[in-house]
Amino acid sequence: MARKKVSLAWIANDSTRRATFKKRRKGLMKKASELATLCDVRTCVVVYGLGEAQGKVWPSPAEAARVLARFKSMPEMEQCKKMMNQEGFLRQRVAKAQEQLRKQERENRELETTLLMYDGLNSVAEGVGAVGRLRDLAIEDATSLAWMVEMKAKAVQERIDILKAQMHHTASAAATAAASSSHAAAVIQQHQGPADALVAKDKTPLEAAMEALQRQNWFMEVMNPSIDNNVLFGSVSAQAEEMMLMQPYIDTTMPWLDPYFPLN
Amino acid sequence: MARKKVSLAWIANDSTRRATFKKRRKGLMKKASELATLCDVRTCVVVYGLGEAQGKVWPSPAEAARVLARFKSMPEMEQCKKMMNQEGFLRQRVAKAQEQLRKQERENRELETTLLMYDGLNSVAEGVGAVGRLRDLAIEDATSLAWMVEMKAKAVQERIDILKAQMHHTASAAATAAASSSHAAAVIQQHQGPADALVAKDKTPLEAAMEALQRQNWFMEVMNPSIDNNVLFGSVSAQAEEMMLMQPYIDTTMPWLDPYFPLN
DNA sequence: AAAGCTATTATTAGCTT
DNA sequence: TAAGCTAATAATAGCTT
Repeated sequence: MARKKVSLAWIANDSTRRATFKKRRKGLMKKASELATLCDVRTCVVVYGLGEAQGKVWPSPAEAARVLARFKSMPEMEQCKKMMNQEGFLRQRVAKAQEQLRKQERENRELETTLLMYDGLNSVAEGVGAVGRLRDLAIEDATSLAWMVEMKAKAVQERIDILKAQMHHTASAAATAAASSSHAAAVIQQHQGPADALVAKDKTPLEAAMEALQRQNWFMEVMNPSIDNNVLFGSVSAQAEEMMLMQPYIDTTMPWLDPYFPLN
Repeated sequence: MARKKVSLAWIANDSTRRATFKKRRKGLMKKASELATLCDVRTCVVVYGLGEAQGKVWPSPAEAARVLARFKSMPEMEQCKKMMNQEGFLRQRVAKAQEQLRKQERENRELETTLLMYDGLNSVAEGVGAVGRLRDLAIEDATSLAWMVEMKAKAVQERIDILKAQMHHTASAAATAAASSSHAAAVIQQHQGPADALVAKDKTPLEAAMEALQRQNWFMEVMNPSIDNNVLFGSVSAQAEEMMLMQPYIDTTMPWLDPYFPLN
């Protein structure tokens, strides 16, 4: 654990292995000692090493024997439940590494998708056909993008609903209520007039949201989804599976991801 | 080992102790596993914990029993030699801490003395009576200062001797030889003329060195004494002992530390 | 209680002496 | 070979969830 990340495998070099052995056995014994002191538990450690005729034991051979005897007196099944052997450790290690990998991949995916969304929004803002930019996307990226935009749109819609409800419940002027309700509400009101304009029926919620997003960056503050997206983000190999996964997103909710859907 | 340095004592708080126990037992087992993998040695660890009816063992109860049996088959004396118990650990720990303390105290002493020396030199340079400044020194500080100045003076004298020998062995001009012999030599030559002037018999080597030091700071580069000074720097309690320790420094080598010795 | 996070402390790999 | 030194990695104490 120093100067270089050590790979957990047998150390081939003789003197290096000897040095590591001495250092680490000492460290192990110290850890056992600390555990016993801090938690007042019965512990023993025995290490036989590198051609030594006899091992080193902690805290004493007699205590170790007592501890061991106590353990051996348990039924075999009970022993196995708590037993942690080399294989168990490796399995645990692999599982943990895989979990970390999944986590990282998910995060990367999310960041990439965010970038995609910004790019798409810029296209619209610059008058460039969004279809042209989006056409080159891999199907997985498109799916992720669709998912993310939908989530953002949903968040915006929810905010709008809350805002509407608040305005209807307030007897005084709508503008005053909206301005004082929250930061996000204030921003919307400032740039787009009364919130009712956002939900006019000639625009879908998504379209309204996209327009709003084009003008500002405050939407990242609106929400932090943290929804489990294992299925959506898992890599897909077969075309059939792709279509099945895509189905609910393309056909029912997001027609604008269809290349033939008229965006402009 | 985090957020706060933990004191190695039994943890009174129940939930804290339980949490620490679980974390540290896991860590201990991992260390044992790594030791076995890295060095291919036979090892076993058993920990009984916190009201659990049975302990956790690594790598397996059977192996642990074998390892333990092997250990118990040794003669008692041999076992004890390699045995590391709680007391042994604590002794080791205390010894190490004391060693570090001694080291640190020595270093502090050296730094303080260096400051004293600078101060004394400045007094001389400013025309203030050095005796006035030095009179307030504790006897221990005076001793340290005397020792340090003597060491520095010796270093300077040795350099001068080397330089002299080189000059005498060179047939060409002494100045040329001195200038090319070393950095320190070059500095001396530049500021004081031919090195012979330094050892003129009307100045003691110490006086000559002090004068040189007053003009420059290069002397720290001359040498790194690293001489064992346990005796000199140890705190002294009895007056008689003090005098005995001081004797060789005040009476034979360093008359200038005597308050009645005429420095100016 | 258990699992997860990170600011800190502890351990140690590769060197140097 | 062994002992000591750092720059790095690993473990984990005190929190939060």
